[in-house]
Amino acid sequence: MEGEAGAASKEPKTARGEATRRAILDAAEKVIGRLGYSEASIGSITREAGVAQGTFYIYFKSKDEIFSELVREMGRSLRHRISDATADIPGRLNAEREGLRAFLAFVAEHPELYRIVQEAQFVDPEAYRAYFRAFAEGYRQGLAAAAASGEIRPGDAEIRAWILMGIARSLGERAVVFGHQTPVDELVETAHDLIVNGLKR
Amino acid sequence: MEGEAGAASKEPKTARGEATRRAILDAAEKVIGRLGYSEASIGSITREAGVAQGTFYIYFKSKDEIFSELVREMGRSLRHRISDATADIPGRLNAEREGLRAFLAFVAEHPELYRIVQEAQFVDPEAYRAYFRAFAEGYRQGLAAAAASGEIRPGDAEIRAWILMGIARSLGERAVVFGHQTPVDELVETAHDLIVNGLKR
DNA sequence: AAGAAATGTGAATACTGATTCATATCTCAT
DNA sequence: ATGAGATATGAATCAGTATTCACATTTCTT
Repeated sequence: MEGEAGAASKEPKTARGEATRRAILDAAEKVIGRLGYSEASIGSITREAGVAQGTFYIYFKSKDEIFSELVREMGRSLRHRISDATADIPGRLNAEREGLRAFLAFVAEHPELYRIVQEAQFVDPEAYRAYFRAFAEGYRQGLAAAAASGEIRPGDAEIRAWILMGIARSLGERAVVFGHQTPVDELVETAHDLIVNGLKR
Repeated sequence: MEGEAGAASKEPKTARGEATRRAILDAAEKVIGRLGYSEASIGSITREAGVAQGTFYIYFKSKDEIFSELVREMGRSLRHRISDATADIPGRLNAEREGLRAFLAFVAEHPELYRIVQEAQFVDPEAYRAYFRAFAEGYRQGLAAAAASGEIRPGDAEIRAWILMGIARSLGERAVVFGHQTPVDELVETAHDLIVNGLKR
């Protein structure tokens, strides 16, 4: 046998190795978030991590691989954060609001992560699609259930899922990429009002 | 004097040159749209255009430069298309619907262009921001006017502009990047209903 | 304390691909 | 029809950087 089933990459065997791997991953997040994938060199990552260049390859097979790992890790923590925030909110529309708030808070705290996911569309399209498919599916189920229970008007849950996802992403981008400083609560308020009541007078 | 004020790049002086430059630009659109910026080499572009590699540098200063030009050109034609489609639609909400329809039709016809704009976020951030600022500002003005005239409920026009923009982008991405095949009219229907009436029963 | 495994080093390698350049060929004004 | 600019060629240059490798050092086991 070589390694575990999915065998991400070369797993460390000691606590020391674990710490080094972690340091490299954190450095990569920081550096790639700041410079973007192609500008970030292995050298800049290992420098940031305080290790030699060769050390990188003890823990990761390639530059692509560490990037994929970053994307997956980020997806996990974001999903976790949102499901925590919405776990015991009663009513789909309320859960929707809290999910949006949690999302915006998360991206404000981790602008690098946001940028990385966006870039994954080009660097690792498969990871990117998986990430959004997972999100869309979550939304879709919630909306379908809410329509069935009569909480919201009937309508195509899958398309609506993409609409809500788009709203969240756009507001996140407005803040992170375009630097607008509106407080999260105000964004959530405006968006939720539109989602619930529409624009019509 | 050297050239015109902004002097994009080396302008051709004859019809022959004009045609070659055009061929290279079209080839770049096709190739970069298919392979992405970093995978697309100058060689692959000139091969597609049917000219020698050196010819590229007669008309463009660098790979970056042709990319920026592509982004600008695309922004122009998309804006043009949308303003044509909404020019004489009475009522903001109706114009909104037709704008969305025009946008989705355009991206369905030019998936490469869509991909290129997205990638501009990393390759040419300034062009990217300019592109969306222009869009957001158009939306914002329309919404502010509609709120003032009482067609829609009052609310922050700028945030709402980003919300509507996000909806359009997300549905475009669903089609182009994720390959879902829903007819444009159905998307427009569902989105417009949500935008006008909200989800609430 | 000794050997083996794990970890760490950083200089050398290897490759890719953007850009340049010396050299044709073409086009148009005269 | 001719010569000066404009356009075209594609092989050579050049730079950047991902990856490898031969050689330390540290840690763990016994």
